[in-house]
Amino acid sequence: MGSKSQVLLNPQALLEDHQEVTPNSQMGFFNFPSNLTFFQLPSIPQTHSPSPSFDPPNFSTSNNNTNNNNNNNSNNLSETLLSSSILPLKSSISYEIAPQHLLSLQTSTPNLWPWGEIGERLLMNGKRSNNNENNNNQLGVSKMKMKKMKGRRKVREPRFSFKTMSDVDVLDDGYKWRKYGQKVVKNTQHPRSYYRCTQDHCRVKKRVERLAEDPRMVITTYEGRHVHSPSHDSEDSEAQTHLNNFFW
DNA sequence: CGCATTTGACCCGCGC
DNA sequence: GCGCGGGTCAAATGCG
Repeated sequence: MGSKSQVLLNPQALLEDHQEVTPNSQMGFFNFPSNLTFFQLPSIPQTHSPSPSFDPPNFSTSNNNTNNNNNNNSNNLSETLLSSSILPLKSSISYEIAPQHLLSLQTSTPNLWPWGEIGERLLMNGKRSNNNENNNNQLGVSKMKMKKMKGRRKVREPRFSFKTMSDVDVLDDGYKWRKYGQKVVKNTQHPRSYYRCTQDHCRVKKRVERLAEDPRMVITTYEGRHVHSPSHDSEDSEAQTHLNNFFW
């Protein structure tokens, strides 16, 4: 633990062009304590934007392999687009993170998706085939899927992702996760792991993968909002409740 | 023994 | 229509 510091930022800035942020630099609302790298995000037509809500993680990055090669590869990073349903963002988030670990971050607001888990490709292509009502075609759907679909539509939870430099894949964010899948994605030698929050009725998911260009980097993507507080047994509980006061 | 992880199968949308 | 790629399921396996 040790060197945590609070990051206060307005995700709207994430929609702007790639920008390098140096330690302690300030830009409007922002006050970054560390090197952050933001990315040009794909513009996606917005059809539905409820109020954003998601839980930024509260990291106590366990291993402190914080070698000093923090920013010597920020050029490569700038070319990487992380997955996220990028939409206009209005709110600020604040959370606590070990600054030497956070290298980039993206956020998104929630939007409506058919339950069928439209892939990232839609998002990445900026195409939104949003025939909102007719995705309940239950033809040829297995029992498995039927159970999931149940005629309702899924609200695509807000997501955000960020990169950290770490040799552990799963950062300790205070929540308990159960792995439910692993997949080797194209053009990467490292598998992507899928985790779900173990808490009942909490449907937050998280994806962890290593950056192809730099395996030292871990890309973590959160989706959804926890309906409970972290199950951390640590002394962080006070800080966490205080940090849960976000500005939405 | 109970729970977590692994891993191949399956589903679904997209592009060709 | 088919193959591909990503996400999820669930039986099998591992582990404390």
